[in-house]
Amino acid sequence: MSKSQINLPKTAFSMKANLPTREPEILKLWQNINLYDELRKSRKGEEKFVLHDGPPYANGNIHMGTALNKILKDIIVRFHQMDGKDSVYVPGWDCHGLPIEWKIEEQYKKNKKNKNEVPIVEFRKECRAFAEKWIDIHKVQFKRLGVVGDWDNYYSTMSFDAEAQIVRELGKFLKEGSLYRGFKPVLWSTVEKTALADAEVEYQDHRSDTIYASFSVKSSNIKELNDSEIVIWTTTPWTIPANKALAYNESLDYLLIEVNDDGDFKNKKIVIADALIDTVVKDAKIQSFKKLKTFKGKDFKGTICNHPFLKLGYEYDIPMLEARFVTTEQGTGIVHCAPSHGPDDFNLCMNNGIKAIETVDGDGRYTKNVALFEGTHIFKSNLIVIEKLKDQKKLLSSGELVHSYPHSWRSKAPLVHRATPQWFISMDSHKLRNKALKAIDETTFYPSKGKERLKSMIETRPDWCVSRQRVWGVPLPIFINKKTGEILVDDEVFDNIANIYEKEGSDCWFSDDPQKFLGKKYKAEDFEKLSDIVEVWFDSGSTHTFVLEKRKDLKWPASMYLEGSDQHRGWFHSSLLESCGTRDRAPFEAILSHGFVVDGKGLKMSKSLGNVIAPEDILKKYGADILRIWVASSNYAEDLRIDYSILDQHAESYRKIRNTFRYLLGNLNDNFEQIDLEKIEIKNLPELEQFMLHKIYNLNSKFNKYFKDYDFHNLYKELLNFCTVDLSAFYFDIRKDTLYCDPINSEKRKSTLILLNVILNSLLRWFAPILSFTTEEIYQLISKNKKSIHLENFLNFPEKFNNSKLNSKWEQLIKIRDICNLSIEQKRASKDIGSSLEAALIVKLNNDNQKFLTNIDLSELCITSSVKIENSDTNEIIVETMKAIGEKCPVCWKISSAPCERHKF
RNA sequence: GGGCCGGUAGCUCAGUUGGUUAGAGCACACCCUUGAUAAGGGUGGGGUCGAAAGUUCGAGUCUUUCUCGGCCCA
Repeated sequence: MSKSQINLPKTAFSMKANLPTREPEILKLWQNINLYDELRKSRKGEEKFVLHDGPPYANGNIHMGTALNKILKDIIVRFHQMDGKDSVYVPGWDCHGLPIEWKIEEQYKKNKKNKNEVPIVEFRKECRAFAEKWIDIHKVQFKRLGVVGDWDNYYSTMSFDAEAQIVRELGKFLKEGSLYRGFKPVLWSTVEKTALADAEVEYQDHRSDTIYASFSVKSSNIKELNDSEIVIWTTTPWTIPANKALAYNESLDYLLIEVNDDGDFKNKKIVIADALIDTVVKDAKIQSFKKLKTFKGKDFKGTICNHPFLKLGYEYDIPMLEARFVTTEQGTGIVHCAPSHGPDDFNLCMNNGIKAIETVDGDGRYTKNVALFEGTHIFKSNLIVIEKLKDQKKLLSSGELVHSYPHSWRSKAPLVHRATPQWFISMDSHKLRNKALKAIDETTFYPSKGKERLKSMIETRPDWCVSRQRVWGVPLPIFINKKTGEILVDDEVFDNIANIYEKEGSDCWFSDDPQKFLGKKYKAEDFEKLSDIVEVWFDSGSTHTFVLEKRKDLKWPASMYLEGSDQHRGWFHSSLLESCGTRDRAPFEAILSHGFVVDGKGLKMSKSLGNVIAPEDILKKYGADILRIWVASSNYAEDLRIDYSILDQHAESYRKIRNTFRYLLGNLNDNFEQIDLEKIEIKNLPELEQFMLHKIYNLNSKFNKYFKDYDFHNLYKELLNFCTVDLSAFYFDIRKDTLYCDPINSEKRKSTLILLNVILNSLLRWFAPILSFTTEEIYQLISKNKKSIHLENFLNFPEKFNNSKLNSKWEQLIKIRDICNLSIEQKRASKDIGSSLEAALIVKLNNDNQKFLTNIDLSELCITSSVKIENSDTNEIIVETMKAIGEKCPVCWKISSAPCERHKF
């Protein structure tokens, strides 16, 4: 009988979420209502927010890092959309490059097919098909995470218009003159006459000739060094003719010694690192020597040497340069540098203005650039070099060494580093570096430390090498005049090539008559057509040109680029350079970078550690909304930890949130009413409701502040705390009595319902960008005609909700409530009472504290049957809990000696 | 090996310009409730702030070294 008198909650919203099966249904709904198109329509003409998607590589299943990245992007895109902007997201893919070539070659190997017998165009078609396959797979996986975007009109770096635009962009650098031909060492096989990628190299033992050779000091700030010899050690004597510099480490100690032994070095002074003196003395069989001086590496600064072949015509300065790669593991602590024959050497020399030149041709023979050795094969040169060093009295000692050395995995032939013609974009010839640094200053970074990271990279990076000797990519659109050796720079030709690519793609570069690209103005026989391709970072660095600029629904520059922190050297970097080189500013207004996904202990995920979690596993076990909570609640400025115990905890929080919604829906009986916030007559509401409106106002202010800073983990924490602390443990608990036991038409109950509607509406929108599935599930339940929660805006809360005076009063009341709870708990522990309704409180307050109780029913706040206020002299609040005496009302369960006022029979 | 970033309760995070016994939510323990019920309420126990040294009247907060971890480079 009593049950029929009370209004118990009733809702179709189940306590159990069952996200893994429910979410795909919501995805179908979004598809059916064309959510993406609706989103665009709903914000037509509004300010745009464009988060430009950094294209993932179209290869292999997504991992946690990709999932994190896409979810974070989606959360931000949705936030801006609900903030009233036209927040457009166009996903894209990076498609060219070695890893895909690699996969296709692997397939060839399985099928015993020889890559060299397959026409390039055929091979490229297979690469294209491979990338297309993975784009399709990725699309399904990304959508499942809840990511909303223009999936039907995605962009890719291999689309014809992209390939065409990449040519146009390169044309700009060529025309400007900042794209130049230089030489750079790559691993080269003189047998196959080709460059090899790192992955094509295997390391095997190899017997090398070793030498200790000496360079006489020409001038130095250390006066004792004049007329002394700097000793180096190398396993490639044939690179001595290509030597351009010596490298030392500024933090090492060096030693000047005088050799007393008979021979070429008798009474000569030589320099060696202190730590290596014993090995050198042993290797060179030095019997007797004298230590003259010890000094720090940094003192070498400014020292210039002569080439050991000075007298044979090698009349140029050999500067000594500071380099960290110099160690005391082997050798002498001073390293000889041939920029054409080693990456370290190349970079060091490049940074010091010494460019690599072509010293060795494709067959392995010295070019005309190397005096005395032109035409000699490098593998036959060691002995000649050793002989000449000996003649010049510059050979301290020679020997042999068996060590691990790179070999071609096909021919098994030993490889060499050989400077090959490459194409570079100069960092400084047209002030690209300065432009980029200025652009960084004009960019907002989240977190701010990203700015310094990118800046220091740009400050020190060498020229950008944009050519690759591969086939799966955009061909470098370069013709070289056979007679003059000049690069053909003509807009008409670039445009012609671009227009051809736009129609048929870039495959034709490799198959069609070169005349097709040159047009009528030039004769094909006068030109050499390059067969290099553009490195893929230039591809992705150009996405802003063929996506942001080309599409009418987007804008240039992008509002934001958002990627993992490794992209400071990747996409952020290449996009910045490409854009500054062609458009004098960054293609983004802001950069948000996030850390890496690591396991629960902070270790990186790896197969060998067995700590890898795949997004798929999480979706199956928890659902996307839990994963989205994990993203929102983690601090992306650092690395993000994840394991099943962490996910379990977030799943618990999710339940709390879900039950908060369930309470709201239940007490509203799923009859949501949209309340006009401006029209709420605040003064007619009970104080508790006024206080809750203030809380909502306050929370919204924090929400906006955190959103502005993209500080989602604090934002989520505020929302969660509101659900647990302010709603579940406070407001909901107190108002159960009113909702269940007051008459339907009572003013107090109606006021409560107003609040429930407002809270439901607010929470739904606040949570929508994060819990995009669950909020949609609720929205579908309560809004009969409208399409999707994601088409709504955040609410504006009227200033009149803000009431700090009321807030301070209620903070005091909550303090009194806490003290009451402590007192009740004592009686509960002593088994005198159970439920708080079995308690009758006596609260002793002085006059000041009693003022807080004006218009307040403390028994309602404390959920007790009664509260008796007594006067006290002290500021201390004293609460005594008595067992309530009398009859328990069968309806509201309050105990009193008099019949229940509200529920008389 | 180098550069950069980071290490606050079991977990996710707060800790303003160095200043009283270091906070929140979750988890955990105990109790209550059985009209949010595979829910809800109350109370409580957990950190000396990665380690050490230093500066200071005083350091989680500044300096140095070490250690562990991550990213990039070699």
